[in-house]
Amino acid sequence: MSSSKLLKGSLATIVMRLLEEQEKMYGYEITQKVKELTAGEFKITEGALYPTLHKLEAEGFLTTETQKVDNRVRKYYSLTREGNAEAKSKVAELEAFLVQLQKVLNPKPSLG
Amino acid sequence: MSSSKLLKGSLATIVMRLLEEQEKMYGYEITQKVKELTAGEFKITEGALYPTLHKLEAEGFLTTETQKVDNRVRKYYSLTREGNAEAKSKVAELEAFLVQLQKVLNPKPSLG
DNA sequence: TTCTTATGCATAAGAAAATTATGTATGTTT
DNA sequence: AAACATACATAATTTTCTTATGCATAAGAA
Repeated sequence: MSSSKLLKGSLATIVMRLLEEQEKMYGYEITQKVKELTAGEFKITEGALYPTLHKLEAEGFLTTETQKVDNRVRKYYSLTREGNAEAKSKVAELEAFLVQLQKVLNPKPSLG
Repeated sequence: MSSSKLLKGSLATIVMRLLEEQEKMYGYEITQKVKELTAGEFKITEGALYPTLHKLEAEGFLTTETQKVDNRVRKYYSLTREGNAEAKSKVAELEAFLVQLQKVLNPKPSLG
């Protein structure tokens, strides 16, 4: 992600969240989708994305199938059943984290 | 931070945000304040905090003064003038980041 | 009175997760 | 022909944590 070094550790969650929305996606497509959703603010680098995808696959959360389109190979990723559960879990964890973070960034002024 | 490995990269921002609210704080106090604000959800470890404080000081964003209280030394940190500007900048950057992150986590369903 | 917990600082080794650089290959646009 | 886009992948390095360790004082529990 180029938008600074923020949120290291959330890339896997982002990927799985996108795969909840869309049955199957390939790596390059993911980078473009994130770029599109954030109006160019997040730029996922391949050096971060591919190792993440490989790890999630190794953990059994994603499966792959390759397709050849216009003579170029695309490797499509989909959530497995466990991946689906993990996606919900990771997203919930991230959202809970964001709630707490807001409390630190915008603490309620003490009453009285 | 113990609440998982999320949000690496935001600790410096959190520290500076707290110092915007409170003139001067010492390390241990910062860990307790964050714990308090997040109802125990974030636990900042010393191994993360002290190097961060030292780095911010080296960069000229924080100054220190030590005080002895009950025979124990406290090292108080305060924002410098540049630190004040940097704090605003870092917080704004993090908040902008969170806005974009929300767009990825909760994309608006396509119309039509 | 001894052990544990709390307060308070600090550093070092290791792990996790990025960035940056590089490599291969094809297709499209200038 | 050169540049840019599509599409994958890996390696070296950097950043930023976690975990472990160390020192020291104070307070509370056993």
